[in-house]
Amino acid sequence: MAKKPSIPKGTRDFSPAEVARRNYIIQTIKKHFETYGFQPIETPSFENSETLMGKYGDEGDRLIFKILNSGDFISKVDDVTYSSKNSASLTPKISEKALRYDLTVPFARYVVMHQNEIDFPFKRYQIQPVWRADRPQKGRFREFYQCDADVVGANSLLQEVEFVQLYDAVFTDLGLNGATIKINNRKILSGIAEVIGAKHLLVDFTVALDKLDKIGEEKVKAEMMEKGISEAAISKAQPLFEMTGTASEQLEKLKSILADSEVGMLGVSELEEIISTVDMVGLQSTNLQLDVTLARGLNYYTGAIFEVAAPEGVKMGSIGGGGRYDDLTGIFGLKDVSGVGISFGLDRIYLVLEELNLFPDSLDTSLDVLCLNFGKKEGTAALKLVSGLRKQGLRADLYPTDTKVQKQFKYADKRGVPYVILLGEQELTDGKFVAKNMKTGDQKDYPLDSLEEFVEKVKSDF
RNA sequence: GUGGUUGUAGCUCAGCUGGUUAGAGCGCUGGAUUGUGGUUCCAGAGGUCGCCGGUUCGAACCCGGUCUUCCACCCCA
Repeated sequence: MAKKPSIPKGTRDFSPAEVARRNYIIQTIKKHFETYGFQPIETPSFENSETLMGKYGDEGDRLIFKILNSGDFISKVDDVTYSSKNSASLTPKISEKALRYDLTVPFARYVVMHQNEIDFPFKRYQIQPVWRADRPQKGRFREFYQCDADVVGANSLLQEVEFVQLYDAVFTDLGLNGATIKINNRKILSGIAEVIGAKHLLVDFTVALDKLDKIGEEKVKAEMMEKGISEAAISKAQPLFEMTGTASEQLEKLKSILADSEVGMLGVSELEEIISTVDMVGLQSTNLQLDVTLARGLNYYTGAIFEVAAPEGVKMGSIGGGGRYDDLTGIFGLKDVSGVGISFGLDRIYLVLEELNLFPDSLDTSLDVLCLNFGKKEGTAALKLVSGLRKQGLRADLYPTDTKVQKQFKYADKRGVPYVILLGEQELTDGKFVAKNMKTGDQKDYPLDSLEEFVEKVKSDF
């Protein structure tokens, strides 16, 4: 007996109902990407290892899925490396390719390779799966989709404002009210690190600060000290732990802390401009919130950083994130191209919409009309009828065999078909068909030679 | 990568300190009902108790390993 089949940890199969719901989210996001002028591209699911390695920090490198070389790759490894049993030195010799870890780095690679064909500023969007060798949890998978939109070759802060609006447009359209778009600026974090004299420990400082609302002030300070940040430096940063009030009040506080830091003041003025412009254009259903503790791990951000939190009460990590990176293409040899972008976490948005019951009911309908089968002669006539309905744009199907009517009805019920058509011997001689509304139970006759009235009736129910 | 947690019918779960033939609800199949589903009634099918090994006269239950689930770290969508 064959062993029960299984799929790898952190991966999933999607049923027809799940795919319908995922497509609904994707279509919504895509629609808004396109109305904002973004163009789609796609890149390969795997890249050369050197394209990906070292771009996400040590922790990121660990989470990249490596692909073994083809052929007899082990025989080509020298004995010293092989017997050392050291993964770090052995891996590059047996693996030269890796699954993409996100869409931003492959995009940077794309921009550099195609720089002569691209018209800048270039606005691209990309909706594809990415893979991470992470340990799965709820809302955390080893294969998941990112929906990214980025602009390269434009320095204007209006881009940042547009991305906030784009987040707002998508979440409003999905009916997800009350999501919070958190914003910060990497320059402010650099400025703070500079002012407190911990410039070289910027990453450690920001990673610790990021946990403030999760583990509290004391533990954050303890972690900073553990990373080698002095007590004096931490006490200089004390005002950061007391950031309350409106965005403009917080910005005023930051100005006084960062007065001596050129980069810090630049960050403050950038944020000020973005926030006041967003204020002017207004948001529909999301809130923009300044959060100086927002850090985000990825090393390549240099300006604004975004993160989207699900509405209050939903326990879920961030459902989107992004920011500005001034030199991402620099690592591939193209200098002075500034980029800014955001990402939607499809799989997490799915879980949030499901938890809040926000998927439209219409997604459950995969077939508008099922025509029952009463035998050979009737079936042939029914097929003609079904073809006519399909030409009018209805999703219509004929039950393939003339089994018991009861059984055919049960099937229609389970598929959630709103209309069932009965076309038997009597109807055929009368030149009509009977349509039953499965929700109300009403039945009505329609002429076989003119389908418009019935088609209109079905379409009006959408 | 570290620590913990979970796994019994298609699904949700019972199953006593280890003791004959492992249960329920829902779902499924058939019938009541040869042109009417979603309600009702009757009958039936469906399990190597995640997998491998150990302890024991005897293991769903105890022990070890492994895979999986979820959780806390790490990190992140």
